[in-house]
This record gives sequence, structure tokens and C-alpha cells, in this order.
Amino acid sequence: MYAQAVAAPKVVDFTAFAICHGLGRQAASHVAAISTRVTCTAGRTVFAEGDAADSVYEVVRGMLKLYKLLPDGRRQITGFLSAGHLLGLADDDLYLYTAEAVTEVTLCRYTRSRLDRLIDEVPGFARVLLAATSDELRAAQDQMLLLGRKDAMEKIASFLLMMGERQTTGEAADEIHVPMGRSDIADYLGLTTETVSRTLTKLKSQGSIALHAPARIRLQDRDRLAELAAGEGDDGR
Amino acid sequence: MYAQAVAAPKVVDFTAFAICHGLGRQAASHVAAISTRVTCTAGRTVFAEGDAADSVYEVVRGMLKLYKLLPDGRRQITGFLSAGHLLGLADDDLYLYTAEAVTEVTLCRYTRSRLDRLIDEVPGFARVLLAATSDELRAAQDQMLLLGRKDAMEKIASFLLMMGERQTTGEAADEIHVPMGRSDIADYLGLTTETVSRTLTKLKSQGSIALHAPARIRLQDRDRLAELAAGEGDDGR
DNA sequence: CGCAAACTTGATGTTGCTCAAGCTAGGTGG
DNA sequence: CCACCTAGCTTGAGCAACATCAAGTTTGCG
Repeated sequence: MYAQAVAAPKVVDFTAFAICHGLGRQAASHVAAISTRVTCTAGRTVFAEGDAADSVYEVVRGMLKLYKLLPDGRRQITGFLSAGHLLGLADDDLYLYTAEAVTEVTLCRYTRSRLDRLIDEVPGFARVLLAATSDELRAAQDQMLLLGRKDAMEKIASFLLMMGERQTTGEAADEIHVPMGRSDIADYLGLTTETVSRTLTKLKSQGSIALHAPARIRLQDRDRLAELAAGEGDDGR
Repeated sequence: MYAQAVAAPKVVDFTAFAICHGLGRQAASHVAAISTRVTCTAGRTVFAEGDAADSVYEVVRGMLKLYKLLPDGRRQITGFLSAGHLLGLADDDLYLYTAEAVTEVTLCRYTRSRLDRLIDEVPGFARVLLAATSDELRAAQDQMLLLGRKDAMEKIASFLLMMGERQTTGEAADEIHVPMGRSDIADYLGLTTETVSRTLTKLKSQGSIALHAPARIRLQDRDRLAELAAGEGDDGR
């Protein structure tokens, strides 16, 4: 595993690490020195709820989903993580959720014990981790509002806009790629696959979106979606 | 406001600050030096969603609720905060939620700009803040599972157990005090006050709890509640 | 081209919401 | 000290949104 880190083009790696954001080059190289590259194919589990939490990961490429399960199999996806996001930082002893690859994913793995040491050694590093965790918390609070108080249409509209904002494709920004399946969307929004499907169909028939393929959605009317997402879609829901 | 800090018994204050947990006495006094005491009566708003986020607060005594609103007034309470919890740390520019006193509350207020400086100056301080934020995030993820995938009975059972764990009363630990009203509970669990009330009545008639007064609930059968909370209450729900 | 998995659509069922009416308790003024 | 009054809680009846169950249909892969 050490060999992989050495084999990879180092300079490019350092700048790719969001974890080092804002740190100097030397500090960044300290952090990078304790990392290993990992690649997971779609569907593979990176770690499971209850595993010993010995590593912190950063998503370099692709998308992960994090989820928690109830004993009877009901599932709640707590987040979809794309490049730049950290995972496992909040978990002290055991991981409290499962991390699974949505697409093929490249991860950067940091040993927890070494990362802990770096927090003390590299000035400003803890601050970077704090900012990252604060962002996650903000997103979690938005999601609580969504799960607790929005109806199906509002949830789907919010989700589509979130996916839209995430795509930094630059050009044709209205055509979004949705790599996760309907059941992942359902488990993220607290719905069933059927309701997700029906709601997308309804948005399509209203003309707010276009569904070219299940994973290719065009946001035709962002303003309308934003109204719906905020719970202001008083007419024709 | 400065006068209050001076008037308060300093030594006691320092040790009361969870924010200083694990820091040395000198570091703790640095942190305490930038703080002010604030007291809020029940129902008072500490800050509102959209206000300029110039301060970070710590709860010293009493209970706060944090909530987000939709334009039409639907509300989601994202957390109840008791002594030792921080708030406002994740908010960068504007507060993203409203903080309101549930009971009379004593707070310790830190100016954000000064706190920011201390993060760089006091070793290990950022780490303490990171741990606090990580705890919040863990709680938020549990709450997402609750909101997205648990039914009313499971939500109420989870809530009662959480309130039970929080009471460090020591002695009669099964008799819990519930300071918030039914509508706060409802907005925390993604239910209505009616459903909260009905579900509590059902638990009472099952013998799992005793309802002496709306705010005084006795947990008669914690094991049963734990089964229900985990979604294992297969019979007689 | 065939097959399986994923998605969509339809019919029916149930949980929890809405609307509406009592009930209870704490606080106030006579 | 007691009666009133109000806010919060409880209970009831009906309903709507979403879940469930059950086919179809499409998609992508071997």
C-alpha cells in the first residue's frame, strides 16, 4: 500500500487533496506522506457500520454514499460524497455508518493515528478539518428539514437542484448526470422508489424537467424547481 | 456586557466551560477572557436564521432549541441543546437556524473574531472544537435515520430514551423531565402534536411509560422502549 | 438476441395529517 | 379563596399522501 503512494505522481496528488486546502506546500506534503490511494468499483463497500474506525478517507474521484440501517433492513442514506469530501473523521472508535461506492471511486486513505498526530504538528490543520466537518453539519441540518417537513415533490425538487449545483461541468449545466439509482434516491429522501419515479414523471409532464434516460435529467425550469424545493409551489403540485 | 463577565466568579466559570475541556488552566483562562454571560428567559430568541453570525455560544445551564423554517411556517427543530453544547460554530457569515430558549438559559458568548484568533493561538483548541462539531454531526446522522425511516412509535421511543440518557440526575433516573412542549417534540420528530400525544397515550396504555403530568414522564420499561426505538417492536405497535 | 435488473405505472391499503371538539392545569383578578 | 380564562394537551372522525403489492416496460450487459 505504501508502494501505491510512491508510484503516484506526487505533485499532482498534493494539490488534489482538499484536506490540505489552504495549507502551505510543506504542510501539505506532510499530510500526503501518510496517505495511500484506494480504488473501489461501483457497489463496493469501503467500510461498514460497526467496523473499527482506523482510517479517515478523502474522496478524490467518483461518488460514495453513506448509510445507516435499521435491524429490519430499512436504510437511510445520510449523504452522497463527491471529490473533496472527507469521511470517517467524526467516527471515534467504530464507524457509525456504511460507506459504499456509487460509481467507481478513488479514495485517499489516512491512518487515523497518524492523522491525529498531524493535527498537533501541522499548524492550521485542525482548522481545515473543523471547516470540513462544519460543512457536513450544515448539510445535515438542511437534510433534517427536508426529511422532517417536506413532501415528496419538495424533496425531489431539492434533490435535483442539489445535484445540479454539484455538477461543475461548466457548459451545459442544466443537463445533470444522476449516477445513483432510484432506490438510492429514495433512501436519501425518505421515500420509496415508486414515489421517486412517480414524482419525476409528474415533473416531466409539467415540463420542469426532461428525462432522457433514468440517469440523465435535464432541468428545464430551475426557478420552478426552486419554488417547489422551498415549499412555495402552491399551484399544480 | 463586559461588566457581567467581571462580576461573575471567574474560577468557577473557567471550569464550567466545556469549550475548554482538556485544555490547561492558562489556555482555559485565555478562552474565558473573551467570553460574556447572557441569560435568556424561556421562549426568548437568542439569534434568528439570517442574522449576522458574529458570536459563538455555549450553553451553561438550561435548554435551547435550534430550528429552521420553511416560508409557509413549517418548522424543523434540528436539536435540543443542554449544558456543555456549542452553537453557531458552523455558521460562517449568517446563522442558518434560529436558537430559542426552551427553559431559562444561561449562555456564554464568544465573539467569533476573537475565537478565530484563539484557534491559532491556543494549542489543541481547534481539536476541542472539532470534537464538539463531530458529536453534533453524529447526532444529526442518527436524527436523519429517525426522520427518514422510523414510524411515529419508533420516533417517540427514541426521543424518550434520548431524554432519559440526557438526565444525569443520578437517582430516580426513570422519572424524566421533559421541558419542551408537545409541539416542540412534534417539530423535532417530524410529526404533529396530535400524533405525539396519541403515541404517548398508547405507550402509557401499554405500560411502557407513565404520564404523571405532560412534562413528567416515567420510563417504566426501558427495554421495551429500546426495542421500539430500534424498530424491533414487531408485536402490538 | 436473451436475460436480469432497474425503472415505471397501476390498484389498493394504511399511517399519520387535518379539522374539530373536549379536557386539564396554571395563572389572574374579583 | 375561588371562579374564570387561556394555552396547551388529549381525543375523535374523516381524509390525503405516500406505502405496498403487483404488473408491465425499458435498459444494459453477456
